[in-house]
Amino acid sequence: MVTSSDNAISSKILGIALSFKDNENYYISLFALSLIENSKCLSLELVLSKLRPCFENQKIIKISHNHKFNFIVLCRHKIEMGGNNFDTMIAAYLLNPSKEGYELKDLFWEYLKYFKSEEKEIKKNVVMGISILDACENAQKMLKLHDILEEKMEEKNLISLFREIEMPLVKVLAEMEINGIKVNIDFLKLFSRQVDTRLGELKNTIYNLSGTEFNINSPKQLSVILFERLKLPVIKKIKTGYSTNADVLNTLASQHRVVSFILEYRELEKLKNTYIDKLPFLVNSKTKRIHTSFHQTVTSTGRLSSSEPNLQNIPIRTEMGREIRKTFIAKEEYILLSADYSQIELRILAHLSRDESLLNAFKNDEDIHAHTASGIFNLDQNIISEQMRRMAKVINFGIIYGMSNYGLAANLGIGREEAEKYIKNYFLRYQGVKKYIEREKAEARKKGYVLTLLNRRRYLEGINSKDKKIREFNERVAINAPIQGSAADLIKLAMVKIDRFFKKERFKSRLLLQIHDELIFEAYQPELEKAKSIIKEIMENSLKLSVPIKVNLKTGNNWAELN
DNA sequence: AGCACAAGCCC
DNA sequence: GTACGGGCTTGTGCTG
Repeated sequence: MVTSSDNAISSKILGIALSFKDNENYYISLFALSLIENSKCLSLELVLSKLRPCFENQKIIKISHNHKFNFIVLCRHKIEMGGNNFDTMIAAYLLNPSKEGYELKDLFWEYLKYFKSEEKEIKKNVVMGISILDACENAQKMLKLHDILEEKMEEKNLISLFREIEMPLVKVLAEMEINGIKVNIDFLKLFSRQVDTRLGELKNTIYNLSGTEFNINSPKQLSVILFERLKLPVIKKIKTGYSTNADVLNTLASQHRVVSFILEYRELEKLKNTYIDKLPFLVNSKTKRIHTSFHQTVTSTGRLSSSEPNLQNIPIRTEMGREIRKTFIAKEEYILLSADYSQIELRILAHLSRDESLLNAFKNDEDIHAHTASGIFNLDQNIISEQMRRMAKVINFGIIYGMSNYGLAANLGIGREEAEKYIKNYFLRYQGVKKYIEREKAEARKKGYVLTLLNRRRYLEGINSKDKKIREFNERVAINAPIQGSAADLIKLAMVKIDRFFKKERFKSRLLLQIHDELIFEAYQPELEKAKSIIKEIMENSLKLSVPIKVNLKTGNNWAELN
């Protein structure tokens, strides 16, 4: 969301927009729908009302550097922005998604070669107020930038990804942010007190067992206690000394009673500071809901990210963590509905690699981890133990991430030779995957980039680096980016289509969250059955893969019930 | 105040 | 000598 506080942002904003006629096309450059506090000459309402016909006109191309922001502001003023939109930030992102940021002044520099000294002026003007002359100049730069970005996207076959997915998605994300999700604050407050009590107990226990008081939150002080005072063995060294992370503590747990209390303390501190005590402050007092921000130009793979708060990392792994999910609820007459892709990245791997064994496993709807286990342990699938299946699961994920035998050994707590053997067996079973990995790496070396199913690009500057560490990192990315990125393509496309369906049917049900391979809706009870079937249908069929795509649906009155 | 770092939450 | 892809937020401890 644009603002987490209740300050009426509208009163601080002036919109300045200029339109041009050019070869039968109308352009409107929304350059300064941003903060201009000092200006006294115009009111936002007046400007917007004059511009309403432009915003709504389908023929006019609306160019701006942050369309999501514009959608949100215009939504407050009950103005619908029609199609034919061009977001320069998103265009620049598609051209190279690995950049640190996409500030307009940097794009002016990169694509228009305006001198940096001029860019300072632009920034100053936006903050201090903007003259008509400056606005004209900036609007012209925007038009020029638009032309160049569009041309470059054409060269790289990015137009359909841009027009059919990323631009329509902007409005979907804006509406998700505006929707927000309802929370039960009383529940959190109660929970906070319980956690506090337990944390107090743990603190005392830890001090007693250590024989001294210290700041448990300080890894530095903790490592003095563990490795000097208690003389526990060092498991792992880090830049600044000895590691005290959860892996290390789990290894040390059998050696001293204090360790497991520290682990529990850490878990509760994390939950309390990051979620339990934080979420109440992020509830909007008008809507009584939490409005996250979704970012469309952050990740280098095409995924979304979420912040303030991040609603893509709400705990699920531990029992205590899952409690936090109970705080997210549906409003009256509605129910939460989740739709998650089953093993989507492995299915995409099957599709991209065309590996016969992997394809068949999915076509036959087999338990994929058990299937892999039967390959790496050379055993019949129906005698695979839970332990073997767990190990196979680590390998299945490891392959997607480009894991080495060293990493696998560390993760499974086994020897290098054993890990090596499993990997060898894996590629014996899945020979097509082996070839696929080599194909992607070769492609990256030759072209300097890799592609997803829908042509999303990821450049790999270091793929031919002399530095082994850099080169190998780039190779892992070359394997992972097409898989992770294609999954992102798929769910984004599904989101756009689902939104279109909801609009067409005038549904009251709303999309609230996206968590990479999962969508969470607030479904209007009378629409539930229809929503469920259409969501499943769209998600499973937006892209045609050579394996079936499977989506699981769940409903509940709170998020914890969606598991 | 701003930074790097370690840590830990998610897919 | 060797660390698995992609994110965000927290607290500590140092520097300015």
